[in-house]
Amino acid sequence: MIVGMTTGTATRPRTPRGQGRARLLAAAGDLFAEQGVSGTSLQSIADRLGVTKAAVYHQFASKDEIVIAVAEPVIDRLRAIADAATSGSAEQKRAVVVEGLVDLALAERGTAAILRRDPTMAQLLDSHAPYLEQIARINALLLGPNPSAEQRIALAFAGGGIMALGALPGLDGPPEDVRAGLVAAMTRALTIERDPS
Amino acid sequence: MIVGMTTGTATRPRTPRGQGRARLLAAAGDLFAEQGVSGTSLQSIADRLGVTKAAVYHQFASKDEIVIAVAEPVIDRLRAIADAATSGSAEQKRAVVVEGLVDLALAERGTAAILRRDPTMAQLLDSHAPYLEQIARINALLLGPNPSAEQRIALAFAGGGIMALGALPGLDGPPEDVRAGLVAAMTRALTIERDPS
DNA sequence: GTCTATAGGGAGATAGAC
DNA sequence: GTCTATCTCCCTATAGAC
Repeated sequence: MIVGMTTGTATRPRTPRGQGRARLLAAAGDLFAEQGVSGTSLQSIADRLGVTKAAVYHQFASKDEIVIAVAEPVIDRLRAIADAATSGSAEQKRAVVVEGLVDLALAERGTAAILRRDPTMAQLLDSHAPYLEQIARINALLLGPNPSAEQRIALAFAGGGIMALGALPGLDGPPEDVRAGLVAAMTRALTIERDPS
Repeated sequence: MIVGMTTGTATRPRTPRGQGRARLLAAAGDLFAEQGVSGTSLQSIADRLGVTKAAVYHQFASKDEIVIAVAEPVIDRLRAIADAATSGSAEQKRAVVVEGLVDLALAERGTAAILRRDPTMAQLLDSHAPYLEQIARINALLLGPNPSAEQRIALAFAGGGIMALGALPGLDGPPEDVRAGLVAAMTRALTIERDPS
């Protein structure tokens, strides 16, 4: 789909196989999660990799570029989640999305949480169309057709909760149980019972 | 290059009884919420107040002191919430806490969210006994006696959700409806139905 | 209480050698 | 791809005048 290797690579500052790039992004993501984006200097990223700042600037033109690149895999997963919810009833689609978001939050706890928690990241993503697009798709799937105000409020609550899994108590135990518990909690939060009138 | 209005009006004539301090903390809290703690310089706080950095240092010895001072009113409210849940059944206590947290999140949306979202703030509070104490009380009240693993997981989800109310859709509308919707959503998330065996 | 001035260091970013 | 060296700017914090 999105491959740009057809043209010549004479002076392109990209790592062949992109291994140095991946290593850098992993280190940056960890540091962003620990100290926030603003609290993380390029020097500290370079230190963790055992190189100098100039080596970092060889792969990324600016700090903002690193921040966006860290967010990209998460955005890709959001897109995959929305893509997976194409068939079935509104309830079935919602179940697929809820499970996908829980898996995402658990797989990249820390890194995934940055997207919603970090102010710098949030400001950058606010003008990053690919992110906004996937969030809109996810929200639409979770809300279903003709959402009520109450449903929108429940979404605001649940959307924050799933990504804010930090150093909170109770996330130990068998991964399957944790996953099932989170899916159940988020589903409950989003499920508004009809008033039997 | 000093830029600004030197009109010398009566807008800020004198500061009786720590009013300057309160003004400073309000400005700092707003900026922390917008840009994060690390992303906010003492210069920008001073700019918003129309004074110089030195004037800020006259009231607080360090930036960390400001950060803690911004958190203190929120910690006080957490303490008040726990204090208010002293009588009644476990369910009644939990209802009081849920409503208190929703009111807190709505009253200081932005500022209250910093406590859970900002990495710098989190690191400072991690060794701030008063904060840890109130969080422990709140968690105990929400979990009730003999909490199951499932309940702990639901708490991790709900605790993050209530404080992470950011620029999400659906938080417009009558304040009473928003409050009721959030209370209902958080209560649902925390309510695990007994297995009818 | 507020100011000017400055110390001392770290930030992001660039140039050019190897 | 990585380095050394350097630029410029901003940061926290302090000293001392008014």
